[in-house]
Amino acid sequence: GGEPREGGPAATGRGRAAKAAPAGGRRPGGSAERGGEAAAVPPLRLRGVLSQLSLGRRDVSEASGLVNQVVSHLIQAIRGRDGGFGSIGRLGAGSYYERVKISEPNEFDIMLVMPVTRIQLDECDDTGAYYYLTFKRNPKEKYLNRFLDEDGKLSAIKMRTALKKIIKEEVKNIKDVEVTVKRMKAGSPAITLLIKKSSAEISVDIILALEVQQSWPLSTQDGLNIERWLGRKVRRELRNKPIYLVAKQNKKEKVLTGNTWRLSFSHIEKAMMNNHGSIKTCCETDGAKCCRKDCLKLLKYLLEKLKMKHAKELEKFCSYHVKTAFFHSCVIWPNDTDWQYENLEHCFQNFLGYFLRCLQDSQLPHFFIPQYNLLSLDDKASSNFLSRQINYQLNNGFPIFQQEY
DNA sequence: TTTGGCTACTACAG
DNA sequence: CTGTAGTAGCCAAA
Repeated sequence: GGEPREGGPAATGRGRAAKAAPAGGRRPGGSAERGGEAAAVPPLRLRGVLSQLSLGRRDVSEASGLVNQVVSHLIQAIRGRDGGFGSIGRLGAGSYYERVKISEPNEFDIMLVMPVTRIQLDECDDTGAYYYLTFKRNPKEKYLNRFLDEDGKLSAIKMRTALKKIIKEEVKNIKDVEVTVKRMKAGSPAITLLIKKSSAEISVDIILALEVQQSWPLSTQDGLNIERWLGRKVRRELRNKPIYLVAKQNKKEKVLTGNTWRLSFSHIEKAMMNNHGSIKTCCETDGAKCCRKDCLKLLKYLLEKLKMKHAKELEKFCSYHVKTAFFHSCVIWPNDTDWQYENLEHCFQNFLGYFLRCLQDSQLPHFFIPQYNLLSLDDKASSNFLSRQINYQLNNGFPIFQQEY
């Protein structure tokens, strides 16, 4: 386990120098500090990288305009039809809405939320994340009857298929925007839309989620260990929020019915991300600024870059691994003073160090479901590979941040 | 009851 | 600093 360490490289002034000047062959193979001169350089570098990762205003404006137009249209249409999705609502999720999206606003996650009352969750394996859903009595929501399978289980496949059918028909009716529906990836909870933009494409993941206002299942009991970071009260408040279930197939299902649902904590993740300080005023205009989100963005970027370079070897890794490690790090280093804006380098190194230990131990517990390990031992080779790549980058001043692909 | 519009607020880019 | 997007809470119209 990591101890919070104080201090760090002598804090220099703000990294005002903006655009990352490529670190032209500085201290090859050197360690973090070497003399007073070297200590002054890294802050400028990571701040420079970060400034390149921030989303441009014009891009955001254009992208959000298109996405909102398309999503509003779809929700109207879905509600209007008698397809069983009458009371659907919208919830922005994922990195764009958590304000940690990097590089371009080209990926959006939208949850379409269906309120449901009184549902029974039955674990379908030992992860504690996947469930079969049945109704204790006839659902109050009669229209859900059409999505029950022969065992009386609520069928994720039937619901997702029905929703996709509506969406496929309806995207044709959206004026002035070119939208296509991607072929569904097996087992993925998302229906992916592609919106043609002037230059590039925006992908919008539409995720059907059931919202159930009932206590969280047993597997989450020891998760969300945020007491030392956000406090007991906040934990209790968060656990009073509803649970969400997304239509996600469990590949390890014993009898393949395809009708499994997976817990989703997107709403809680978003709440924590947007209220991430141990002190309430963290990052507010009159409060102290921290570098938590910056560290998260940097590791996301590092993984993205490495995945571009080693697609095959790193296919098992996704940004959720990074996000999960991030939340654990927030618990390990719970104080805002552990993440001072001026100490970005040091904080990022600590964060990376924790992530490396996870890889080495093949141990990254789901933040809300501790028994669910996101780094299976079967993927030990991948973990070792990623661990070596990150170590190399760490020891060489992150050359990959400067490389183009 | 549900909905959508209005307002006030925050985060963030520039 | 200003301007924009997202969000929550409130209220009135459908």
